[in-house]
Amino acid sequence: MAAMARAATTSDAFNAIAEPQRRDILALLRAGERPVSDLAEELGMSQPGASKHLRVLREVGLVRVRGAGKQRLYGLDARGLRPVHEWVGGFERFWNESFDRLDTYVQDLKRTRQEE
Amino acid sequence: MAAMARAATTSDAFNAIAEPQRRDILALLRAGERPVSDLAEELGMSQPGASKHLRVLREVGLVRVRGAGKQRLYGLDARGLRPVHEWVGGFERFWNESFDRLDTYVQDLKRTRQEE
DNA sequence: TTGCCATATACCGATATGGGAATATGATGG
DNA sequence: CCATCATATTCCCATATCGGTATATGGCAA
Repeated sequence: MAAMARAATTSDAFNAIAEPQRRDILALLRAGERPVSDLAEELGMSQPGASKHLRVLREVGLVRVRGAGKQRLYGLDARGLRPVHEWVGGFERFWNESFDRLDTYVQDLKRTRQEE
Repeated sequence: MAAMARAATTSDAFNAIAEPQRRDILALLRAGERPVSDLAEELGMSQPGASKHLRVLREVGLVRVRGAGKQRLYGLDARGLRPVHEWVGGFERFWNESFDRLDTYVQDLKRTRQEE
């Protein structure tokens, strides 16, 4: 056993939403449950493509499935996004702060130049 | 030119924070600027490892660098996290709602069983 | 059962990634 | 200029990931 390389991924919400298409799927599902082919068509992806992304989302618990006739309806289960929201929220005061700093920095620059 | 495979990544904040170690770096930087080796040691990663993750973070604009003597101080620039927070926030009402649904679902189940 | 529709899997190719080790680049002090 | 400390880059390996195509599986209807 040697290198192991690349840490495990696609196993948590952070990774699941790193994929733009998966974000699109989640966004669409806010409107309600949808069968796979519907999602595929609406998002312009192949049926297998949709299925695969849905699998990832299911494995991390962001969607649930339910059989309905020969279709399978996928529905949103957004609870897994809460920890993400909280983690990112932990930086809220910093992105405002960063703005301020940049602002004063830029203003300082301007002032300095005018004074020259 | 044929397949293209795998969409571009490590080019936006969503991907940058998909890596646990990079999240750790960002979290640490909330306490203030830090030189590379400091981060590496504190987080138990190699110096090249730290440098590489910092590069990604720099490329997506989540950190800024500043030379200080022979060191390079990395500082947080959290502004890029704002869109992420907003995107995830767009699901806030759904993760509460999901809870409710599950709740009523579970209660329905219980009731049904009792009635049998 | 047989066929048909909807979805899931398997397989493949191209490439992105993360980690380790070695090395290059940069800045500083003497 | 030289030696040294701090950091960045390069190479290499193993593997994860995405997309496409082909195929398997599941459910339903006649």
